[in-house]
Amino acid sequence: MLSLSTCEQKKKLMPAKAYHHGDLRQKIIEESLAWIEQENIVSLSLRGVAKRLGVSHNAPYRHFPDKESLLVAISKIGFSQLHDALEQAAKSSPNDHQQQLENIGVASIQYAVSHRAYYQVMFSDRQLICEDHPELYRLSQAAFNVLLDAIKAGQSAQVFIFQDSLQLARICWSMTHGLSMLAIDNQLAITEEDELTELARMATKVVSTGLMQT
Amino acid sequence: MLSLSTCEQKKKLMPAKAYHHGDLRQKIIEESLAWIEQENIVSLSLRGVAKRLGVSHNAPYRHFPDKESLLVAISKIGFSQLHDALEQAAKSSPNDHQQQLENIGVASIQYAVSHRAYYQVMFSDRQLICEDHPELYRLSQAAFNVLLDAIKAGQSAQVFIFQDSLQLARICWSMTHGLSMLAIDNQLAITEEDELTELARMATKVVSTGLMQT
DNA sequence: AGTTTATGTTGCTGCTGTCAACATTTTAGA
DNA sequence: TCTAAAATGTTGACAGCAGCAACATAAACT
Repeated sequence: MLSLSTCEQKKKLMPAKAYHHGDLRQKIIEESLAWIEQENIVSLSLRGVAKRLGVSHNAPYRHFPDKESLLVAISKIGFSQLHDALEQAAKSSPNDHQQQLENIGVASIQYAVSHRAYYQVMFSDRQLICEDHPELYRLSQAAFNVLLDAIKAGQSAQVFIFQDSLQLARICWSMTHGLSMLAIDNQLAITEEDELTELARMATKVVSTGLMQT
Repeated sequence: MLSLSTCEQKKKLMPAKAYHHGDLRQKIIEESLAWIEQENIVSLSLRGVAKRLGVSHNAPYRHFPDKESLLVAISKIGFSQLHDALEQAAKSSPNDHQQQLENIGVASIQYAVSHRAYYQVMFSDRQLICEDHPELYRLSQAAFNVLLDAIKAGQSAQVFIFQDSLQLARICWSMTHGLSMLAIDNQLAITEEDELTELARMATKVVSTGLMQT
């Protein structure tokens, strides 16, 4: 990409740009994600990323107060991306609530497997989504709310059953999340992307069918 | 309740009894699980466990060649327990396939939340279930097969839809796994155990309904 | 210009997993 | 029973890690 115009472009608009390195903060995020894809999230270390980027072992601390902050930053991006993907899916089939719900589910799973590193950070053993990180929590809620709204709309249209919409959304969220995690962890013995997409379609259809009014 | 020590009976007699300490191997497992419940799985360290048990920092290495082996041992116990819990649930309602499937799902979720530390190890970021640990893989498959068999039986009785039973089992497994993980990670904002059980019941009913023949 | 701020580096501490060498206790074979 | 072997535990070491402090330099601001 063209990163030559960093100095001119900066001025007073984007203070996120790095002065010495070429936007080190962004590079750290990218390299961390690459590390997770090539190795795994457990072995990710700030020092290793710094070494890969050719900077000193403490350079990352000028951009993230600690390792958790880096992971939170990645998670924020991830949930923002996931939110956009779900919003996009929610726009489809505006007249078919069941199809719309299935599209949201498939989109969620597809985001997870095509952004494995992001998703692994977002739902890592370090439980980042908690009161310690209110903005991250808000972003994850925003993504979840796309699903919740779709269910409420389907209920208003008398398509879905009239149980607590929040609980129903949690059920849908659970299925897509579980399927995503198992797929990422290679516990589904599925090799081809198409096969997984087919499973995602089948899975969302099963759940959406279970939500339909009789 | 469950046979914990039979897992590693590889030698002639009963080497489970410790000579110097009082069965240090078992104590290490217990203390690790206690650590995970009190702190978290990320901060778990062999040295910390050794210190808690009042032994030297290298004593655990006489029982586990490395940290991963300890986690694998815990996972094996966990999947064995999960298998037993699912078998127990599968015995219920032998004439009602839908109810049986729901009972298996609820049992799975209940195992997860009542054995959080085990479940977190079993499905930790370290992807232990792989070709590196064939016995663990076999045990996880055995638990999964309880669910798979219940679905096949329901299909034979013409209760469930006639799609690939393996895929349907994966869908059920995904939902319970996702719900379990979200519950353990406190992402469901559910305080009381009863409330979670009610959600588990609702969730399994939604999925089982989606599997019913029309 | 000169000062402040942003960024990067070096060096250190404490913790961790793991190896090697050694010590002690228990078991097993003569 | 006695002794060699095995099982178990300890001490010390090393490298990698997160994070802190002090210092260095480049950019920005006045």
